Amino acid sequence: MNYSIHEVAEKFGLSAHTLRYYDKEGLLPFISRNKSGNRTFTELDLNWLAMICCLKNTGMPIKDIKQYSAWCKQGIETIDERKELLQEHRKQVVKQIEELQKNLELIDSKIATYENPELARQLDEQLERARSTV
Amino acid sequence: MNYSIHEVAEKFGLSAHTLRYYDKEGLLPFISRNKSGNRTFTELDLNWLAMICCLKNTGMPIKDIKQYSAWCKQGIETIDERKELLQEHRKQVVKQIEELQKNLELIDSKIATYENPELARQLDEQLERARSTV
DNA sequence: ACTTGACTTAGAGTTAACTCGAAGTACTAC
DNA sequence: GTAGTACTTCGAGTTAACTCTAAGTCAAGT
Repeated sequence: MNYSIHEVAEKFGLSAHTLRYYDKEGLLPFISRNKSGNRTFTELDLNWLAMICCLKNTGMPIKDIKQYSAWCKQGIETIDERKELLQEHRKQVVKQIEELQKNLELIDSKIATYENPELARQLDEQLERARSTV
Repeated sequence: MNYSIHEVAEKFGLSAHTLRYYDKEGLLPFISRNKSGNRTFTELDLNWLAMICCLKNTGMPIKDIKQYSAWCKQGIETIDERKELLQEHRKQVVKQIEELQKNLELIDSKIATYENPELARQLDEQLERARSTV
């Protein structure tokens, strides 16, 4: 069972434009074409694309994903490079999660002040006072 | 104790260019100037900037942060709007964290295959075979 | 045969968020 | 008073990641 570019776009919440862009940028080096020259995606290609989207959604730049794709295409002699790239990226993702959690706390504390109208009013006044005394 | 734009930039890991850009975009509506016309940041301004950076680093677009800033400047009559904006944004942040954690699992499983050379070799071969049979 | 619709390419245009450069002003040290 | 440094504004330039347009191909349906 193969999929057209629009079916895949639908499945992944991307546009066909974006998929062609990824292909052009070298992120989809495995995608085959049918006799008309149209891209056809296999189940295996969907797995591949899922990995690409995972990297993209965790903030890896297109050019790094391209490097990763190139290494995969090259074969088993690049497994060390791929492993190192993913391990480095993993650290970045863990850091992102930690920072988001820290920022979430700040957002929550701000919402808490808004839940307490008296407190919020005081904070606003404090800002106001700070302004007028500079 | 007041701070110059470069001191603040240093503190926050931003450039003075970026801070001026934020000011121009309306993200720093409270910043005062000294008699020379230079921006001076108070401790209170640093708290404000920390909140702005928090929103920015959790993916809120500049234009939304600008709206939030405008509401803060307007005063206590906009507390409901601010609260709603932050609550909505909070949901987005929680979603981001969840997605990152899900993606982290996929990255970890991929790294795991690379830790196991035999498995990695098989996966590479599988891709290869898929290619040659289309 | 001809229309329709889905695909193709190359390349131009868009958007957000900076990032920089030029020209000017103001305080500071000699 | 003038050289140097740190700031100012305005507006142009950059970058990443799309997003779209135009012109064309191909296969199916009537």
